[in-house]
Amino acid sequence: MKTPVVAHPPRRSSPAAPGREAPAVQDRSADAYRRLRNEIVSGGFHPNERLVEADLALRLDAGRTAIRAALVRLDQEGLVTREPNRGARVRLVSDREALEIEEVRVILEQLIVRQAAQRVTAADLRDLRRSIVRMRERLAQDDPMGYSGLNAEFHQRIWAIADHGTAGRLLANLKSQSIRFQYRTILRPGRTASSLREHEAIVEALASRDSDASEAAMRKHLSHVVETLKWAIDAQRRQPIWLPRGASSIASDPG
Amino acid sequence: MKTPVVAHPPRRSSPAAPGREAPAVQDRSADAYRRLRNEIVSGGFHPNERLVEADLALRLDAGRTAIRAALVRLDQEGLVTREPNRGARVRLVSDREALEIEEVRVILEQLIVRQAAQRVTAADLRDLRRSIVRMRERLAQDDPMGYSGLNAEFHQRIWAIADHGTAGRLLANLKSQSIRFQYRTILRPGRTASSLREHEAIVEALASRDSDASEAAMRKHLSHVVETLKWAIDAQRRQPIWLPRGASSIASDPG
DNA sequence: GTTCGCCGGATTGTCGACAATATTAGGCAT
DNA sequence: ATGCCTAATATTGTCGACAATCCGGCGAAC
Repeated sequence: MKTPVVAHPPRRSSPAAPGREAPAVQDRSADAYRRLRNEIVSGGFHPNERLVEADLALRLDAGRTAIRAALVRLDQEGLVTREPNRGARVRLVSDREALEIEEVRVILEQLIVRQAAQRVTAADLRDLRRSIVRMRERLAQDDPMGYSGLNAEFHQRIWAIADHGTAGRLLANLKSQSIRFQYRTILRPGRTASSLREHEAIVEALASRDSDASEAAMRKHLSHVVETLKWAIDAQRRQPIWLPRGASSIASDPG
Repeated sequence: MKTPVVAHPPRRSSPAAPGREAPAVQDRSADAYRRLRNEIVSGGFHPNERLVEADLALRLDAGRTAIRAALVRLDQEGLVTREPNRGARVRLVSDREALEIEEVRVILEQLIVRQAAQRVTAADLRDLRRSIVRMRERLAQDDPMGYSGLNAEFHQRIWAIADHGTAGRLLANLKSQSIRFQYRTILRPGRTASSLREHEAIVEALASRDSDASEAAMRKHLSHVVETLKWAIDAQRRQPIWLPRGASSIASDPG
């Protein structure tokens, strides 16, 4: 125990080999976390379903210790709730909360797109336009699910351009919490087509490197998203629908 | 093991006794978390200091298990970083990150004050004005530290009025991450006086229940806060306050 | 003198067992 | 049948021990 009183400087900045990413030979804990998280956000559990540690350990082929750590993380992340001595369940986000989350998302995306407008490169624009093309294909094939996935990717691309770590982290987190609502919003007739047009407008605004215009385009887009969310909540109040287990993984990376 | 396939409804809504809050006879884990968190945000550790589990267990009189859980939580919360097999250290937020955090805080506070303007009650306004009075006292006594505490309380009061759980949680989290920078900003000469005037403007805008005016007042206030933060960062770059040795490697933004 | 490999101490990661607590089931009186 | 008390079970919380890994020093080879 010779812990120095002064602060340690960071030991090594990067592990040399540029090709490898994360070998992680012994990291059952992080792995269990990733897989459990994925199962939750992709709808592998019912809302409010109990998460028994022993069961999960069996199901994910991990020790109870790893599961426990994963649950703690997911709790802090807002994906599950843990009551002392009573275990964990997947957190059910209420309608009101979903709207709150979307409100926050709106302003964060505005902040981000504004910053992206000042940093966007020609290569970035090329990628964005490619995304648009692929979305147009999905629209033509009448594949709203596929479109939804590309939509998430589109927004994430903008986060990457903005390079705003803090806002990006928060957005990814919020998104995963409210992902359950996303399935319903894409069912609105005609929504996909107008969404595509709005995305195009965002790209054009970014191309002009005009922060104000970009923010305006994003705001317009997201105001429609909020509207659609309200519609979806209302529709589901009238006629609840249940989603199949293990729907396609639109999972966003925890970052 | 007869786990039902359908989702469980929440078992009990409230535990009857309205007077009690959280007895928690057996919750060493949460307790360790609270205390460790407190020590970190109140500056009980140096930035980037190593957090050895065994030491903390001794220091906080808790088992290593509890410490471990607490570290996982604090990691997810952004207060410590944990590298596999290399332990945890208190996270050092870079200058750039501090500005990012403040950017996000600005827009979240705007969202919140806007909502607060629509919900504020007469009692709330009375409380806010009391806060102002106390702040004025501190200013008169030339007690910037005490003022800073009241300042935090003032903003939290507004969060409570807005009753926006999501935004409030995020703000609390961000605040704790950047708390280390706060004590430098209050050192700027004359800042306290103008801060007080800006707070008064916010209260008056809230009193008129005008969302736009409230947001504008808040924006004006926070723009000055950002400006002060930039000044503080710059000042500390010219003349570092603590940082005993090897400071240059830690002080600059690693990425 | 430098680089490499190996060893020993320090620290983290994981497992199994057990204690603490909650939840269910059963019995019994009403 | 209903409600209450107690036993049995299910599940979580904690501890201790051990394996895995990292860190630093030391000596040999070049």
